[in-house]
Amino acid sequence: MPELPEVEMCRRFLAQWGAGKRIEDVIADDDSAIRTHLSTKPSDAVPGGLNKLQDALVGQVAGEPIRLGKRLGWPIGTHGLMLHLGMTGRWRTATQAPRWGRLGLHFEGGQTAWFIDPRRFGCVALVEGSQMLELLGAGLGPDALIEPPTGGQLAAALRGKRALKVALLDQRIVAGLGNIHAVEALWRAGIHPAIPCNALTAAAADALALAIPKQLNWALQEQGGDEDLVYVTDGGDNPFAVYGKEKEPCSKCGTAIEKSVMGGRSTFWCPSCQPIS
DNA sequence: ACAGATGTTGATGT
DNA sequence: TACATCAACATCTG
Repeated sequence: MPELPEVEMCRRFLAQWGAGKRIEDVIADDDSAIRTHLSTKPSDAVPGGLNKLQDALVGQVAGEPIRLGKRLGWPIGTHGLMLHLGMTGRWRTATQAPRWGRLGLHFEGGQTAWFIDPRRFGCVALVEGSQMLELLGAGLGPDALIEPPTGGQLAAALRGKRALKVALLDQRIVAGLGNIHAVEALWRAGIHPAIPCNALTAAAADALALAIPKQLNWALQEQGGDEDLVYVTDGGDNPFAVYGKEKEPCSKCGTAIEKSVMGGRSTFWCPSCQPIS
């Protein structure tokens, strides 16, 4: 379920469960989640990946995981374990292998952290520790929370005439935004999602630069240290301003929220708060 | 029952 | 260049 806030929460949990602890066992029924690099493709699975992971990690002490955008890198001994949650991935502790548990890291003291990923879009990849940071950042723009770009930097990166909202999903521009928070940040900034990047004014770029970390910090607070993630689907409660609110009144002005598909993803906006020009 | 949509992201094709 | 589409997969909703 991850955009940046969920990945950051995941990082904190992994640190809590594993940092400073020795790995006693690595468990997987099916090691197809273990890939040569962070890749959504099952064909990038490492042959005999489980054995390689065991050889590299068992007996080693885990460090503090690092997050860049939606990626995590976990230094363990002389290695690094890179993690991506894909679309439905999460990490939880469990004593037994949970349903869709793809990989378990058993730490000294009895705790096992499990990578649970029903749709298998997520993965892990073992790399040399000395290479981990570089690989983690490869192809990513500045992290939306760690080094939030200024309006000027955003405007410089947002070239061409593609729709602004589509560009915000491009991790090379800014790393960490996904569909929901891109849509919500645009609402906060009062900018229509469909405007071409090159139509973004300096003032709007400044507003967007402020709205992005504001949105992500809000989401992080909503997660509130609980393991449960804030999302629309279960329970029926929708904590967002426009996402999933087609035809509902805007919380600021009461105008009906509109929806269309942009870049293949559902996009929502308030036509009054987010005028096209 | 079935079609369509769901938090990601890369590879293709027009 | 920039688009849409598909491909990985499991589940839920209308």
